Amino acid sequence: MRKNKQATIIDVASEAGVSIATVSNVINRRKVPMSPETIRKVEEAVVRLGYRRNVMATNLSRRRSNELGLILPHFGGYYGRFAEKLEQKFHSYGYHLSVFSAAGMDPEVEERHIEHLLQRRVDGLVSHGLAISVHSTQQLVGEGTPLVFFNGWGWPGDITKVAVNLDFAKASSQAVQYFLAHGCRAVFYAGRRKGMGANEQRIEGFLAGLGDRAESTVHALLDAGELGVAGTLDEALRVSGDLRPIGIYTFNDALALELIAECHERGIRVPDEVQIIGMDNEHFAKASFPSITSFEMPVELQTSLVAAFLMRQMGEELDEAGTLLLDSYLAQMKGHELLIDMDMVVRNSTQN
Amino acid sequence: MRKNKQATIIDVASEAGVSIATVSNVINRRKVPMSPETIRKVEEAVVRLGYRRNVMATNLSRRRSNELGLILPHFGGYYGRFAEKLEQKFHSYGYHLSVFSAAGMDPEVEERHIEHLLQRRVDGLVSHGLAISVHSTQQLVGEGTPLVFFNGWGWPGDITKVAVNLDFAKASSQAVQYFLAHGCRAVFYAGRRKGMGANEQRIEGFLAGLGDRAESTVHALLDAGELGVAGTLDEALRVSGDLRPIGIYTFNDALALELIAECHERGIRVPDEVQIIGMDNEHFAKASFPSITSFEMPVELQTSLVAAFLMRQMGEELDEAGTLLLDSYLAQMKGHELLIDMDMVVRNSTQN
DNA sequence: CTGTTAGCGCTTTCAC
DNA sequence: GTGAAAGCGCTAACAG
Repeated sequence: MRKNKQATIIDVASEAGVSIATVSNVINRRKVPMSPETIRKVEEAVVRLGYRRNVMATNLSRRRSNELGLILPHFGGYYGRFAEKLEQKFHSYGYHLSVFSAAGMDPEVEERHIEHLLQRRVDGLVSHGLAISVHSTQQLVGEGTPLVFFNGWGWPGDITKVAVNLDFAKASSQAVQYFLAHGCRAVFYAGRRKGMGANEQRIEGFLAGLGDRAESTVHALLDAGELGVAGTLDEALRVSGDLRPIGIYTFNDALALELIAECHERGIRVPDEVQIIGMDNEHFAKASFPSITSFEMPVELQTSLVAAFLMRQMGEELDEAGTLLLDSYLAQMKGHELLIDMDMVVRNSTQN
Repeated sequence: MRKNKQATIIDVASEAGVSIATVSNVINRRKVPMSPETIRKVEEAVVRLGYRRNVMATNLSRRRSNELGLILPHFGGYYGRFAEKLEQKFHSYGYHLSVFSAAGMDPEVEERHIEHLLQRRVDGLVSHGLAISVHSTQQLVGEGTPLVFFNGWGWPGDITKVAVNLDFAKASSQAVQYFLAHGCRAVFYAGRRKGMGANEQRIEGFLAGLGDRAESTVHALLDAGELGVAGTLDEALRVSGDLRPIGIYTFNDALALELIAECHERGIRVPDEVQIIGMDNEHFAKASFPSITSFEMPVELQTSLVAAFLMRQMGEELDEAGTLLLDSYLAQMKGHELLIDMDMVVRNSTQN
């Protein structure tokens, strides 16, 4: 072992009195037959020298990076949890995960990340449906990089194999129906246009939830981004006249919290006059006053599915749990989109 | 270019009609003189072939991974933002960042991550002060891996070069003094023992903030982890008798929010009867009702400092901004700990 | 200015 | 069972 440097496989080989090929064999627990004696000698040498295999050399030699990439809109809230879970899943499949933030969808930043990932020769990629451009996607797919989206809608099937999406539409339907079933005489959706795909899904579901009561029920779609929180509440109150209570379904818990604060400010009682349902089930949803009825993000399930799909696309052997999971969900795919149900968590911002 | 494979430097060389050394030279913009003609030929070949340098080979050859590691308690809130910013900073220095979550300080998980980072031959590491064990730290330092902590207190100087810490103690002092200056007749700190180092800093500052009024002012340290939110409020109310208003300084905004909800529940007015100051300035602090007075986390500054310190420790040339930053802060280090001031954001959970 | 060549540390045939 | 040797793709002296 050269001074002051990490021991290499060569050092281990000479220390153990065997060839480097043999060392490699025992380290990788290859299926080739080896005498227990040799194994012992090598393992001892490894410990004695504090040998640690060099991942760069291994990967270069194997011609695969054993690395996967994840591109997120940012690292906050749900996305952070998503990254954390996914990292764990991939690790259990033997892969390293590199996470990037698209930094507010800046196309230049995104471009840079893709290039970087390609240079690292990532074996696969998962991206939020809105975090990368069509151009980048085509490039990736063209290079043959396995890719799975999560929360991506409207990707043409020819460039996308699979998107694992939360079923915001269904959740939204459920929210409306909950309002209707609990006395709301007017219902609203307070969205954020910048939510884009996710926003559209919610609108679609909101409308679907009204169903044949759409005609007879006062309702409206509000853009909180444009109107502001106060403006959104104003508008909902104006449109509903003296119909009470009203139900407001919001893009996410953050907006729900702001609306509730606005109600407090004006002395409007929640949920007596205004009922509110949020989305994301953030930590504060439970702790605010009143606590916020919301939808839980099934991060565990979603990351499991994302991982399983990517592994399959990469031709990796799935463990039993993964196979079962995949099989059970493969059935309910709509085209290349897979939808995951979300559970509503009823709290005190709605009547119950 | 071999079929179906990424072009290599050899392909580019033959395409451009030069040697691979020359290609390497122009790609790396080395300082060796090269004819413009050669450069052009190579660059054209690169484009034509869609050549992309293989990071694994580059790093193996250079004997450095160009990769840095970050170990966090988890990916939520402040930590997520921290990771995102730090990634950007390091990227601008030409380094890749791999982020890991210690997953609730599980020593086994931590061990695994360290081992993994070492196998990847990371050029340096930054870790939250509580996310890695003394043992791991010694190991890393022993191997000669540059290491900088953030929010780490009480690390012996011989194994730690530098810790870039938020000055929770000073902020806590400030919180108490604010309470005292705004009519509070009893003050409390509601902490979380599991916050450990960060918790101790707050306690220290809280006490210091009382100063010579400690004797004459009713105060107490409460452990919300043990008492629960309701219990914490009970205790504060009990201890303060009919002194009003009281001030409660909380470990973080999440706890502040819970306390506020508890007050609402009981019809206790905030801030008239109970004033509250949180910590972290989470998004919801602004949106809750009443909005929460809190301390802003200077993530931008902290990550800049962390990056600058690590770069210096790695013998990397700092840019001008980095040098200036370092110089200005080097002066105010206490031993190997550097303290960053935090700004209080006054909102409606306190009198003003 | 450009090319030759010896590695970087490990994997993987293919003989022995 | 074990080892010799040919790479993996690139960098960095060192010649020329």
